[in-house]
Amino acid sequence: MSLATATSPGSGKRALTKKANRQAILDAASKVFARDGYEVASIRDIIRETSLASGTFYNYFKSKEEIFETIAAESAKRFQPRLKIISSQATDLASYFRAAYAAYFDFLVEENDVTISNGGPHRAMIGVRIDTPEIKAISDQIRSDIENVLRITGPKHLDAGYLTAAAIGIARQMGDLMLSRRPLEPEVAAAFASRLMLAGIKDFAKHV
Amino acid sequence: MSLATATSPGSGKRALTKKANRQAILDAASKVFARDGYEVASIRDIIRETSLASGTFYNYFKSKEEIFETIAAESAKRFQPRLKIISSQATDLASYFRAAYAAYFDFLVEENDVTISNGGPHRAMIGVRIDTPEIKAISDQIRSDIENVLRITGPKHLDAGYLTAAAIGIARQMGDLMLSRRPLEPEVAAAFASRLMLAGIKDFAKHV
DNA sequence: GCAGATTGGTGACGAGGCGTCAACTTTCAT
DNA sequence: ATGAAAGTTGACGCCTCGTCACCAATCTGC
Repeated sequence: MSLATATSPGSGKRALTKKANRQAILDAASKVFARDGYEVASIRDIIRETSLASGTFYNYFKSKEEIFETIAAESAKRFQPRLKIISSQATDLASYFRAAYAAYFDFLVEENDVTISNGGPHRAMIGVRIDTPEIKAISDQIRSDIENVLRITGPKHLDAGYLTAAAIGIARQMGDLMLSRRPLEPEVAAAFASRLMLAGIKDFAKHV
Repeated sequence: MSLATATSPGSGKRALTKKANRQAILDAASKVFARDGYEVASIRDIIRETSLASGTFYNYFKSKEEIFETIAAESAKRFQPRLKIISSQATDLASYFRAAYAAYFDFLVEENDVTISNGGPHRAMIGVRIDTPEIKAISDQIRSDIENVLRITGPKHLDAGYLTAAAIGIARQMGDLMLSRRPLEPEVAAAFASRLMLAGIKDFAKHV
């Protein structure tokens, strides 16, 4: 072939197994994290679930932390488009919060067994809190959504940072609780959370 | 001495060094956790900061997790009495939430450098979330406070579990944000958080 | 105060994880 | 077909883990 070969980066056998190996490691990691918990799991545990050698892990990920973040980031990436749609369709605060919370709690239920469910048999007490770029991006988008929608509907001098923090804090903590209850009722949680936020914002609108 | 010796459990030299050793290990752990972050810190790192041998650690704590929880529990124990006072003095929701949030955010500011500030030089991305008995106790007390005060002032069929989760979620997330801002303004955050919660509850009171 | 009992500190040990790297195998390009 | 490049392998040295036999300091009863 002449220069600028037609082969896209992924057609050759080389690139193919590379992709497969990476995915195998990611799958193994998800499995092990879910089974043993993040704390307990070791890189060796992960690589043992594949047919690869220990050294190979380090060709793809720097550390246990990095592979965890990658998994979290991919999860966040799956959520982001839903939020985008909601933010583009929402016209006012009420519709935005209602839809966003519903989307998030539904997402939690969906990913519940796939995502890291802390506390397998070894039930680590110390949980995980991630701050990947993607999760930051989601947080940022929510803030910008809130700012945008406040600019139109809401009161002027409302601290969007705190409001975003509150919205996310509610989502996190209520999400945990929602998942621990049977039956799973993401809609109920979403109704509760959005109502709480909306009432608060309306109140802020009233007197400065 | 006759039976039932007058020596309280702490007078003898034996018990004295025991107490000192335990405290030395706790102090070293606080220091190392703050310096290196919980993830990176090892039991050896901790014990190396004392004049004790590695085996001695295990006479006092089972694991890194346990000593961390002990530290967290002691911190929670320092907070609990403040909350108790607030809950005994508060007559309605407004005064309770306002005071409770203020107490919590003040507490955060106070303990900020003492408590584990995640992310030293090695800035671990994965944070810590603790569930010691004491922290559970605080959470439970808040729930019971909310239930009590709802029984008097608030709407009947409001989900106290979700409301507590929301209150705590707001406190956690806003607390992080508050600490990252300069100047530190715990009162501003407390005003914001309590107003948000109160408005929400009032709204729930209106229509079922 | 002495002797025996007890408590608790010590540090070496085996097991196992960590990240690295030289040797090797497989694919790619010509 | 052949040399270059990429990627895999597993053994290696270092480290931490939790344990345990040993020992020294303290306590107890006389």
